[in-house]
Amino acid sequence: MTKVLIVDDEPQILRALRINLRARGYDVEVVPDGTSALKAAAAYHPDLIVLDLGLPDMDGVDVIRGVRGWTETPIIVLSGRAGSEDKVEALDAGADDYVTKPFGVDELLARMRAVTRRHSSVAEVTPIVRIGQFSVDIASHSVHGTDGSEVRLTPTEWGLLSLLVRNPGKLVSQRQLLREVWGPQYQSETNYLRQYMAQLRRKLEADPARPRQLLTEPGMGYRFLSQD
Amino acid sequence: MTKVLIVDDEPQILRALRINLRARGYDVEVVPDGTSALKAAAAYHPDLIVLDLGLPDMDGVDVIRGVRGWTETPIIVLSGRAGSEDKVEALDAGADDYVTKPFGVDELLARMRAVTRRHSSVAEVTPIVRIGQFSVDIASHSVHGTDGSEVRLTPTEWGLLSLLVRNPGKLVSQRQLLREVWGPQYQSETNYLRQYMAQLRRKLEADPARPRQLLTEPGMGYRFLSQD
DNA sequence: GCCCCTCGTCAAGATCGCGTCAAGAATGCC
DNA sequence: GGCATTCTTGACGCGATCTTGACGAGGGGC
Repeated sequence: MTKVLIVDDEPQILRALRINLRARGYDVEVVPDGTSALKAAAAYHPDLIVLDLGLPDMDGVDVIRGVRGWTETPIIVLSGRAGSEDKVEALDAGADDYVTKPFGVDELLARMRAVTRRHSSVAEVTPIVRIGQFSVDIASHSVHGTDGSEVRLTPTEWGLLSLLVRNPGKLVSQRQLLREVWGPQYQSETNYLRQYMAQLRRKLEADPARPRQLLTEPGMGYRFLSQD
Repeated sequence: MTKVLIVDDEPQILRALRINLRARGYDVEVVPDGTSALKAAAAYHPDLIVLDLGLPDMDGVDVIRGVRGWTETPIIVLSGRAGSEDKVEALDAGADDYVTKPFGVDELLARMRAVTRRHSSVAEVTPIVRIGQFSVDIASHSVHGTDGSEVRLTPTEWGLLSLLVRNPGKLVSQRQLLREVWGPQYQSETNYLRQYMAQLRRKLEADPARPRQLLTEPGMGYRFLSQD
């Protein structure tokens, strides 16, 4: 049974989530603030954490950092503000995905499934992933088509693709992509991302204009969706 | 032939080991202190290191750390002290096995066989590969043409080729090639790679200007592609 | 409904990395 | 000591890659 830790200070949200998730077969634990969230994460070892950024006692981003200090447990962030600044910050701190309030329970459930699937599949090395009709072999740094043809990627293209593929299902922020592929001083050169994501889609996606696996999350970042 | 580097400051032990190991068919190099051990490890690329912990110039454990910084070459530690404290420390630093002085040569030889077997069983699956019209025998260090002619490779050429061949289909980064063939301080001398890859292609590829098996991955490294 | 921001796309120029040639320095062999 | 082999180092042209700028389309906020 999947264990979920919910961190939120609004009683009605807690109540709604607890009922809905229990009905779906989740094992649910709820806490109202950051301090008890960190404690509960350590004591309860949840498989997934749903975290509201607006907590009474501490900044939600610091809760993420505290959890990430010792575990990779997936974290889905809830945010009341539609403004993207804090959400980007949360993703950079290590959150896996985010949902803006007000949200439909179905949406949250879908993201929970996506994120837990990603986490369980990471354990099994995932040396080869499929994009469209191509297989990407992370270990040997090569991409082959089903017909045996070979796709050549430049170093930058490869850096970008491998970062996304190593985090399947996770929304990776623009900042993190730029930081890890180009370096810390390039964190605002979003045009690089547009340029190279377009190149990757041209080389890998069946219909580059309508990407199915190399997805854009407007204002946030990019996401690789594994097909299965 | 297995190359062994022996690090010890006692002349009689050095002498005994050199004679015994040479008689058993090992290629033996000896050095008397930690500084020259690190140098020799980089220059000589032994298949195995036998290291006395009591050295005149530096702590033996630091020698282990120095070697482990850039290679997985197996290390067997010799120590006069039977106490387990330094033994644990040495193993933690990356030593593979441990022999307490005084020891029988037979015991050391047994441990050497065990350790090299464990280490080589990983890669020693492809003893003979074909490049163009030549067959490369990794085990016996020789290259023959289909017509029986023999191709001579220099030590450096051989080091480069064997590293690539032991990773068939995999991209080997420039840094790794430089580190394992020339040593850790050469990691940015990419012109060496250009030089020697050209020489290998001249000697082995049918059309050196259009290599089919010794491939360049621009900006990243080189790759050996086995033919079939 | 209008405006602004972000994304996808295209097209250039600048830069980098590779292959190649060549020559001096080190090393080992006779 | 002399010779041959091997290793090191430098330079150069060319092509691929990266960088940079500009423009239209679409979506969300006001």
